[in-house]
Amino acid sequence: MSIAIATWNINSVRLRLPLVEHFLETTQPDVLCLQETKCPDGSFPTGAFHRLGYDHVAINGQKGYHGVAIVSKRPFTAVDKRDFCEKGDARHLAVVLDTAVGPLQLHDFYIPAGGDEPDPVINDKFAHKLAFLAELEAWLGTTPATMPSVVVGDLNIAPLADDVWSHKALLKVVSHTPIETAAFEAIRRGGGWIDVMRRFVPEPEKLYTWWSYRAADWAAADKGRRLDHVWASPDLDGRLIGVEVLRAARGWERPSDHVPVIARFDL
DNA sequence: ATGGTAGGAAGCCTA
Repeated sequence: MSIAIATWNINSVRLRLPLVEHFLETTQPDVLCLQETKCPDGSFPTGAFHRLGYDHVAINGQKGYHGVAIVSKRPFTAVDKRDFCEKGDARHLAVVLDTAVGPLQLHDFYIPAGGDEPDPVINDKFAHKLAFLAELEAWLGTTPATMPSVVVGDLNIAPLADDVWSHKALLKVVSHTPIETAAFEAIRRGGGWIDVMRRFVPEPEKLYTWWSYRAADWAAADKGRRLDHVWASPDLDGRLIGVEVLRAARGWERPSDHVPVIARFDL
């Protein structure tokens, strides 16, 4: 028995609902975790997901900004939302899924992007990003998870040199600064989390999930970053089947600037 | 070295 878990920053779930439907029809993941739904809970297109067989829908949305959602063919037994930094931002959602080997905790994150200036003294958004990471470290980065767990989402950090098109050019660019990448790896290692994407696509192969809208030809320039991630708790080490990055989705009509990542587990 | 695009909301913010 295998379970496929997908993550996708959709940049407005209502505007891109046809793309989401196409993705679900063609890829058929068991679970899809969305970020940047930009949709209040009352306006979330729950019915469209039900019609595609995703009967179980958990949402943590807000008006205009951020927003995360988890849609699933399999039932949840618990839903949790954590208000990081007590700002009222909709940036986290967790569910517990039933699997063949028992409950699996699944976290969906949308970590703050952090603005343009990588200095927390003059840039409140970067200070917020660092505070979010500190809170995340205290929560998920100190001891291994108490049940088999998966963390996915737009973590807005490209931690490794080959997670960006140019390590040197991006060292002072928010998402790849040493303070962010060090915090990211400290959290991951502290919790014993496996970087599932890099298990299957090790460095030095380049691996991206995001390409800026501000490029005349995103594919030709290929100046991508790996901002979207899949982590697994150490007890899932023997149950990792594979990972797919759906690069083609960046070329779809009116695309998100992020593409779906699908991870498969023997569960 | 700069500025480029996109979405939502409502006449700017975030990314």
